[in-house]
Amino acid sequence: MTTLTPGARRILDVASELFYAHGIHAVGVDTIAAESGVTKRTLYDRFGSKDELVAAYLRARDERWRARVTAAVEAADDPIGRVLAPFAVLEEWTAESDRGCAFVNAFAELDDPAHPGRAVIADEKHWLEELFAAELARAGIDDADLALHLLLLHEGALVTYAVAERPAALRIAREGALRACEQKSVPEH
Amino acid sequence: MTTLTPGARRILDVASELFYAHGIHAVGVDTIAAESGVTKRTLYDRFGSKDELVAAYLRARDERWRARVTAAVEAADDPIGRVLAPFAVLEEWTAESDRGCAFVNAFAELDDPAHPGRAVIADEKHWLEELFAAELARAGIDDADLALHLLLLHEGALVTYAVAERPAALRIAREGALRACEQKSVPEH
DNA sequence: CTCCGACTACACTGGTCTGTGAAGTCCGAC
DNA sequence: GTCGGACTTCACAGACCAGTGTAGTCGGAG
Repeated sequence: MTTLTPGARRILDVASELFYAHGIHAVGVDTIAAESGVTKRTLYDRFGSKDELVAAYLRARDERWRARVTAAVEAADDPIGRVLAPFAVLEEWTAESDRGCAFVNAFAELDDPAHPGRAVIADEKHWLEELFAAELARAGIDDADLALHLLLLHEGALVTYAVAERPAALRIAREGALRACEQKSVPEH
Repeated sequence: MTTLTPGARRILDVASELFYAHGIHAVGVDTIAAESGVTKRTLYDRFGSKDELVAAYLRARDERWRARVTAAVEAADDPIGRVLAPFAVLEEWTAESDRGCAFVNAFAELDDPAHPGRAVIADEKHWLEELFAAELARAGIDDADLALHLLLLHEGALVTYAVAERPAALRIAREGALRACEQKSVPEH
């Protein structure tokens, strides 16, 4: 990734925290600049516009999250453990936060499909579906729909956990994902 | 429901459309008043504050959606059809809109748990889970976790459809829900 | 010694935000 | 015929919005 100047790094860190905690439209650039110990001039010199800062926020978050998921996949012992690793990450991650999925939340605020952040959001979901597909193939499970089914359980768990305040959603999703994999790996008829 | 004055009715209709299409923070009360052919004075006389208008928007939307789901449940022929009716509504509904779930979107923007809209949001999800539970019981399926599992598939399909732009998510969710019900209604071991 | 890039300081534009105050019109019910 | 509720008009407050212009500081690399 492109190396950031110290000021830009701080701006991005502060923006990430505030955008996630309060929403994108609810946080002004003045606040971000002040909180970063930087002038607004610097913010605009580094990022060009608020929209681009938002896109940079989403890219940075996506990068961190992919690294975490990838590490969990690699750390798993068996092929099924690898497939289900994102669900384990989800359970760790929800313990730290109750504001839901940053990408879903950003989608809610970015109504213009041409906004530079929208591509990052869609990519994040597609990457996870492809990761499921790749790990299912590796586990010898061949089902064209299963990767999407797992994505759906994952996203459903995240939104249900946060929005409906149902912590049990995480367990149900993991168990459901495991059952779906077992069903496909050992067909009975 | 409380009867609204003609002005209030128009304000609520306009607010519903604009809040859903562009987000809550992105739409100002001036715009809503102007678009409703009403003065801002009237808006504040009827709703008291923007936060209360937001809550009224969510309540109205919740009411319409429950009516639609309830009608679909009642129209279904068999017990399993009743359980899966919300998935049929989802497929109809997504054909009309690509901005995702209004309640999830509102959650993204309402960071204060004490906001009057937050209770409406959580209730909407709980109501659906309870509907699933009631219809599962009626179908003679006894599984403590299945209602939540179905909620999860439902929410996952909605977010995946909109955010990831994966229309197939709707079919996968319906099929997954059906399979989960069959598995529980006819246990093999 | 000079140039460049990171950054500061700060005023300023033009617009939008939620919310209020005061005065007045119109209409139907009692 | 008067009273109340729905609604209008419009000015106003005070904060906040994204974004720019100008001028200048500082340190390191060539």
